[in-house]
Amino acid sequence: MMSMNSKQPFSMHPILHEPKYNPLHSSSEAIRRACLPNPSLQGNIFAGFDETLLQRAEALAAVDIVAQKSHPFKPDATYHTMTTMTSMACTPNSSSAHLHHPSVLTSHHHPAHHQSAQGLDGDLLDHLTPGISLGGMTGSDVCSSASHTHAAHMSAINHMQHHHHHHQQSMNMHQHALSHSSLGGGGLDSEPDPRELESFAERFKQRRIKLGVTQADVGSALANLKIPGVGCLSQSTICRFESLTLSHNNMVALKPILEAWLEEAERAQREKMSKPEIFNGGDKKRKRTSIAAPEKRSLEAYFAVQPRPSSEKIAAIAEKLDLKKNVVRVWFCNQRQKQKRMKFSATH
DNA sequence: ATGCATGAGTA
DNA sequence: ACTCATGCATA
Repeated sequence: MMSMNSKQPFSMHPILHEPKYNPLHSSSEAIRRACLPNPSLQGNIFAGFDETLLQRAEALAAVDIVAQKSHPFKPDATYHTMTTMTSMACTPNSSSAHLHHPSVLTSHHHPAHHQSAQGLDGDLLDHLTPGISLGGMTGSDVCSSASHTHAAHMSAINHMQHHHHHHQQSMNMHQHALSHSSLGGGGLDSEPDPRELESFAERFKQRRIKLGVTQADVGSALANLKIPGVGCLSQSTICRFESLTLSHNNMVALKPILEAWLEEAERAQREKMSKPEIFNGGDKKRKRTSIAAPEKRSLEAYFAVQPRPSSEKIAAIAEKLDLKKNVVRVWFCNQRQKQKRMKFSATH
């Protein structure tokens, strides 16, 4: 149980920048940025209406709460149960791959589009409602069984690794990167065509299920493909890929990888499908902060008014809602990311 | 399937 | 301090 630390000897590629994708879809970044360089406006607005806006937003949220349902308690709080300093490593199942790689796909932007965030009344609570289209779209999914039944499916891709992990407190490893696709005439990559991605995602899911492999299995199996710069991925990511709830860029980057896995898995299945292996182990957990519904509504109201609150603003909100500032900050970041996800973005 | 969080790379 | 890709934990 030494430390097989995270950073792998992998991160050495100078600077690959190749960020352009078809402007088929747009993102709100352009607008977002256009608004950034105008802090004075924000400042003035808040200087004069700060309280008003906050109160209005809160009042709205409050009304909404009553209208909907009442929560007897507020589970809230940030209970961090990371008692031990031994945190976890990569995935509970595989430890081998944590490649590190400067995200090549993190650069690029497309112009246009944005979300409407003005109507405090209906709009706000409306467009922020999660889970509807996401959860509903999958009529015949198999994700529910994503975390148990592995032994069975594993046979297909029998090289799945397990491991053990131990880490230092906040040591966390993430692997970023993956290759992106280039276009423009090269002929090596795929085109950032939303329709293509959409159909691929669906076919992928179907074939994956046919193989009897869970999303989690796919994630860990990716490391076995030995694709430079590609390690394992989590069930979350596979799930998001299948449901198109990733950024367009991310989808484009992941597609070739998952495609490669699919072929390999199907090949392996044909070749040999008789390998019973079982095992598995899991260990410690980490607690997740849970923001109570009332607070969440307030945050949504604030978000509608100002998606990018200043640090001070965040602090104020955090205090009013009795949440840690960092929690509020992260909430806003995640909220912004949500709006950029393929499914909800301008492309559709 | 999705909420809250981390971390690298940037601006 | 933010974005973006990802992940753990959880509903």
